[in-house]
Amino acid sequence: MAENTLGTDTPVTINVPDRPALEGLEQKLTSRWEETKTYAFDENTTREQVYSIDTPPPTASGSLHVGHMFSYTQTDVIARYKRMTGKNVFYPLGWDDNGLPTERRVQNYYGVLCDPAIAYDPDFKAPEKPAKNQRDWPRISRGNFIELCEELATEDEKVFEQLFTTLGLSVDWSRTYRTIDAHSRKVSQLAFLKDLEAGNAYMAEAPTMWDITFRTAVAQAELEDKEREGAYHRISFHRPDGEKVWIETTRPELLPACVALVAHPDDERYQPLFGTKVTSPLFGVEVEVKAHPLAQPDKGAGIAMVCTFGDTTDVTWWRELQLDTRALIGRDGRFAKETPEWITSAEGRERYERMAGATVFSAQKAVVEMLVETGEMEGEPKKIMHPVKFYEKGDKPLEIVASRQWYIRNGGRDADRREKLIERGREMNWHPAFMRSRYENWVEGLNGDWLISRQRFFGVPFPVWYKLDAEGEPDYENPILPDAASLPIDPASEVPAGYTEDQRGVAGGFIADPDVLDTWATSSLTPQIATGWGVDDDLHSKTFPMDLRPQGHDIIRTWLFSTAVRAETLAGSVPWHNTALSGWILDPDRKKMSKSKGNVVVPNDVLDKYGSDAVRYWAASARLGADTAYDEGQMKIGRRLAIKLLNASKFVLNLGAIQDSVITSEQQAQVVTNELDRSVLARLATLVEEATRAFENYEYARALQISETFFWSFTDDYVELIKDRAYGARGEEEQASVLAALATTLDAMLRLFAPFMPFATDEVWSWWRAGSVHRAPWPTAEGYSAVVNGADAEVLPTVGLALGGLRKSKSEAKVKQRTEVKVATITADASSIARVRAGEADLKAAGNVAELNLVEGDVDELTVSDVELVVETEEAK
RNA sequence: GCGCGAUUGGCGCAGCGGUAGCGCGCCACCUUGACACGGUGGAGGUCACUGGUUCGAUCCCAGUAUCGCGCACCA
Repeated sequence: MAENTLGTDTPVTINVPDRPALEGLEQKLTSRWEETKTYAFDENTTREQVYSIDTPPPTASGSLHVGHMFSYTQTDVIARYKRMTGKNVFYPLGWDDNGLPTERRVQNYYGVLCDPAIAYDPDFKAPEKPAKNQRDWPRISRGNFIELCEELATEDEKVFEQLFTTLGLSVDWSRTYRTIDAHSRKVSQLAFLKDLEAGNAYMAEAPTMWDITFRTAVAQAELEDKEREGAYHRISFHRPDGEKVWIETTRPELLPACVALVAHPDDERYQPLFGTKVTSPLFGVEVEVKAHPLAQPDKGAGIAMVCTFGDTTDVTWWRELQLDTRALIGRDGRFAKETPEWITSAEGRERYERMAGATVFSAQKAVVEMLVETGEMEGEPKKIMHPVKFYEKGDKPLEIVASRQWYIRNGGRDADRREKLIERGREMNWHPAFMRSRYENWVEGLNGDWLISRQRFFGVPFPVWYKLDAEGEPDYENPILPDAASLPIDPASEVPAGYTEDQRGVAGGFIADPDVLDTWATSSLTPQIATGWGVDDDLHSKTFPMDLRPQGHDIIRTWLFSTAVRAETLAGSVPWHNTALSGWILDPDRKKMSKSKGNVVVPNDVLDKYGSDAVRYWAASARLGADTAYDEGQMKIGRRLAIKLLNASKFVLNLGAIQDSVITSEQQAQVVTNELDRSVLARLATLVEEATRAFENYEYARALQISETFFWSFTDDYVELIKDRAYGARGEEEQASVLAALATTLDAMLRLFAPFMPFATDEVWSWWRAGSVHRAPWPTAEGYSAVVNGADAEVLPTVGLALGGLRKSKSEAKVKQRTEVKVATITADASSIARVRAGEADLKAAGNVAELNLVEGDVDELTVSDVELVVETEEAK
């Protein structure tokens, strides 16, 4: 197209308010956008036209945070840009209401407990008020619990949606999902069944990281190290000849669970012992001394006690050395009540009874007391600080418990898949690029497959039953699976084909898998959920793999990685082509802002105070991946810019700068003849080119910054220079030239700023254009090619420099800027003088200069000198 | 231990081989007919440090320091 990128709308009635203001724009425009479906996705489309966004589903039960405004705005800016470049933007939003936070919130809000064993009650009504005592809370079925969750989430979501629309997110609100709704459950279960069928999901009995508070297994990605005080206890094992073997341990309570001692194969101190047996202190259990390269000679005594299971290294040794299993800590975090059969001596059994049923803490106390009694511990325990593994939401150290769990192959035990996933990571464009190394670090450090089963009640249940044999034992090898068409199902209340409800739990009958899928196992499917995988093949094929995944860098190892895993197993592709990592909001002390620190700012207050465009300006000023201090100062600047945009637009439009928006660059070239005017358009063309390039690289902050810089020079210099001419002081042709340049520039500025400040720009747009700026095309440099051809972009800044010199003289003389200059001299090199000459008439008008001497000289800088001011004296007045 | 990022005027940040930029704050001035929710001008930095490459380094390379983050280890 040879047009000037001004869109295809004919001018509408000019209607510029006398006193434009930001106040009220949010409400006015959001309802207009909703009425006209400005941001609706058009299903009648091709894949090439679509730009699809895998928006992070916020935890609806969580609190609103300025961080939400920050990262969601950054995505929205990109979405708006893409829409203006002609993309059919697929921009849905989900709500994450699947998982522990929602479970706890629903429990406490209604005063109910979920019990999957209970049948669904269609007449259930939640208690009006939660009973005071948790023991009195009614137990309800999973189905009823999910309904309550949806009910409550609906309320929570309204608050979020209100915030997000006020903020101006151009989300297609007709396309929302919840991670616990029937559609998401269906996709989640279907994906699980597909993964199971393809061998990507499997069940295994294995040592598992276990949170004793939540009574559930947790995955590697949910672990967090915390520094905790511990103590080395120096304890002696006994050789057959009576010699002592000293070991050091931080967990003496695990002595009865000891299965071996391990030292490094090259450690000469212990080489003679390898293969021999020693007996444990207190309990007199025989264990073998083994060699393994993971044992560190310089750590502790150089020889370690292996227990089932004290830490992950124990698990490695246990597996690789094929040691016995003598697990004692149960799912409640207590030692087994029964004295284990491997402790045979009467003394040993007696001693175990002193710790049977005890918590880890009490058991340790008991063991230490006994060791002191028997003299098998040397000296006092040596206190140390050491990292201990915690569930990220838990406050007690994790234990390792053997249990039957579901896993998904994620490369943790499979080098080929690991390689494949790293390769997929390299197929994605990371913004910023360096974030990819975090992904690779994580993938390379995986130490096992992804544990997806959770021993919770609320969540997406595994769509699996097991046959019970004649003894009532479940057959885990041959699970009964539902038909895909029946999904979603709840196996706890639904019956597999060919069975009846009265066979549940009965020998020869069946049982349901009791577990639910980890919340990440569903969240990892947001691209599939959002694009209608398995439900709407047409939509899916036009939107997947998605174009963009925005998210925080703190959940690369969880959300980003798990999504990559599922796309690989289910589609054999990347889930998206671009991933944009937002930074964190830091408080002014440069700590991550969080609720617990009590430094949280309420988003709605901020929006009220500064306006949405201003808040967006703050968010969009930060690059992707950059942690950013919460700074209301930046919002003030954004507000100032938005107001300036309104006022400058009002001025330009009131001058009559309102050319037809379908005028071509060629036609414009006929009109815009003044060199200063051509100069500003030449600069505009460069700006458009650079801003577009920045956006294409996801550097929206740069696009904003250069647009802003241009805009201020436009208002401060150009607009000031041309006022006289624009009023017609130098004839119609000169006036026509400047008015066309003004209209063109204003039109472009509105488009350039539209992604950042959707309210102010669309408001101005409505004063003189039809439709919404958000559906107007993004400007292109080609749109200005003819009018800019041969123009000298340096005229404006050079004349601006001269104007600055005149202003400085007046400022230093402490007189009004309007003060008349009788005469002034401008000295500069030949080309600069030529440029000043091109704008001389405007310069004289703007500086109120009667006579200007332009002097060519061999100088580096343009200078303004010999300024003679006409100073009004009191008498003259 | 491995890896990533940051270090630029009081503060917040750009920039990136060719004589240091922006905004806030500060100082002085100006109610000029788009805007006082404004305008004009000004002061303020040996670009963390040490080497190297180069005609030339804030920018490239190597190393050091400090801060932040990720991963791993964790007897």
